[in-house]
Amino acid sequence: MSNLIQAARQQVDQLTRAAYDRAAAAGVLPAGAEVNATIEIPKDAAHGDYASSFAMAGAKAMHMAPRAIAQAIVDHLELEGSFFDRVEIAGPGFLNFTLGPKWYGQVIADIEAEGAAYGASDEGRGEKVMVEFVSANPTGPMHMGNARGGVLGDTLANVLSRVGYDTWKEFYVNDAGNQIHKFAESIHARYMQLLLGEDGYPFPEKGYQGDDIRELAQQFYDQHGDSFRDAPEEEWLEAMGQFGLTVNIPKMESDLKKYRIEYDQWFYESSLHQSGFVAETVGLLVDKGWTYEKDGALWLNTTELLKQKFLREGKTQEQVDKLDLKDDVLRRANGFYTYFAADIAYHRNKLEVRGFDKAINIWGADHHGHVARLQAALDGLGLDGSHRLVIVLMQLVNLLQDGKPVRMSKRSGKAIALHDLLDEISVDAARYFFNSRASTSPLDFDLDLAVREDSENPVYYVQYAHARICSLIANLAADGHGVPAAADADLTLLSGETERALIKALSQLPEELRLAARDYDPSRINRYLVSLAGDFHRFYNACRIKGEEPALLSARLKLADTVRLVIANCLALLGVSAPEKM
RNA sequence: GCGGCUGUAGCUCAGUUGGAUAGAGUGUUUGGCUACGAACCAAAAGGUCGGGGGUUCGAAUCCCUUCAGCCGUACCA
Repeated sequence: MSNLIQAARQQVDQLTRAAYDRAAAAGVLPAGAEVNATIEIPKDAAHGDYASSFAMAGAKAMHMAPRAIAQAIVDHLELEGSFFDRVEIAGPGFLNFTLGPKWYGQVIADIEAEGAAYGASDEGRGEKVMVEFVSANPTGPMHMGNARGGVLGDTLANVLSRVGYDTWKEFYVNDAGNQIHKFAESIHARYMQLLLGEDGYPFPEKGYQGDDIRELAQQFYDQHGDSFRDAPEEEWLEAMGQFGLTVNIPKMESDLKKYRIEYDQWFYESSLHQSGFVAETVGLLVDKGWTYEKDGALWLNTTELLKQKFLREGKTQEQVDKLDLKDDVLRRANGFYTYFAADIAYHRNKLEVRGFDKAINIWGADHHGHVARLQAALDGLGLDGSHRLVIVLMQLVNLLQDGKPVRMSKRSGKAIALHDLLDEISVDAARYFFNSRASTSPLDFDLDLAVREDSENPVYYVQYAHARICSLIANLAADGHGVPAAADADLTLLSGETERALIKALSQLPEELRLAARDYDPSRINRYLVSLAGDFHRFYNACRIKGEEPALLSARLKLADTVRLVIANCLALLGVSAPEKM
């Protein structure tokens, strides 16, 4: 599990400190100064590969000019045996370190040794985390927001696994509550309209308008004929709701599978109600004194829970008092538990019953008002929801048509369904596209554009690099040149500008994965891939391989093959294919 | 009101721990295949980092303030 970016960074720190100690011992610099130097990777390659701010940071403590300190450090540096070739003083006093061939060769050897696992680390220390994502209502087809959330959750889970978390993927099926009631009513109305004509039966005002409801009604009719024409309400509610779910849930499963998403578990909300777990959880909150009754309903004192949470998190009393906080109903006057109550129970199940260290949820940003409340409720249960429940808020997908916004609404039936999307563009293109922006940025999606500009999707730029390398390897193999082992190639020959830039890009992967996991931002991998592919294309253009001297040919071929491996590795994390031909 | 997200090149977006001359793609202009894949590469042009103040050696980045856009603020989920 190598991370040569970090290793080199640490070496800069050690070399600098050792040099300071020697300079202090020689009386050139004042001894005992506490220096908190930062070590940067300069944007401009002319500034070396690593830059230490040691001299600037130490100026105050040592009462010396930064450049004089820098000179003393350089005079006492011992680079022998290190990754570095040379050090220069620049600008206000930066110490610019330049990497030597030893480091570049090591990068390629390390990647060869780690193979498909390259980029792995023990950052997660085996912590057990659940990523819950999509969890779309089973009352209708999945839309573009689910398409985005799907890739985000799936890819994030892949990344977390790679950096050492014990990861679990879950879909929460909202098969209970009000919307199922509405769902059944909508199917029923369409069913009655089949029997009595469009005008013969009223459609509920807040019913689901989509054509999929008509199809469900038709299928129900095909199975049951008109036998439900005069059935009592409770009977058709149950029958039609169940019917709709048994059709829709497997459909979601197969749509997601086609989108290359498979879950460890589909967890049913109804199971929490049936087992009495929701009631039990609400009971715990009652016992802990967090609830009260008003107007026949049972309320959670969310206001107080939130205030305590915010004060713990460092907000001042004044700031907290200014907030417009409200309590939540847990059990309605009609005796039914709210979605909020079920959600608290579900997350208690994750954290307490199933023992996940962390629950990570991908939510649409329109649910952000719910985040702190759920965390606070779990705090109230003693489950430390403020830290153990992580909500990744995903900004919504703006649906455009000819560059103009289209309102997305499930009830109006105007949303584009995920399965329709996949009829139009490849899974590769869709998965790459929906992972191309950080979750905090809204994403514009224009289907006309997505279809038309298929070949302009950056995913092809990346896949092209991969295919190009595969083709190159096949071509050279036909000439009798196999890809050598790192130990059998003279990698010091890879000293050109584009070669070194490419190797540095390769070395960056473990760091990218670490940051993607830390920030819950897998879209970093997309950007990394485009940048890596760009470095490869530049190298390929600048350096010939076929026809070069055998030693150079071998070294460059090894480099190209290493790039192939890393690209395939990253595309796998994204769930995108790595084609050998295009 | 209160709260969340966003604001960087014509457009779409990066920008790690506060670092040096703010980057990439796309679009525009101009070059590069008798070549290992031109779905590629090179070059030019393009900026008040929404505005104002503060912190410091140094701010797109941190703090305060202000403006604009989207979203939330249910006995819905």
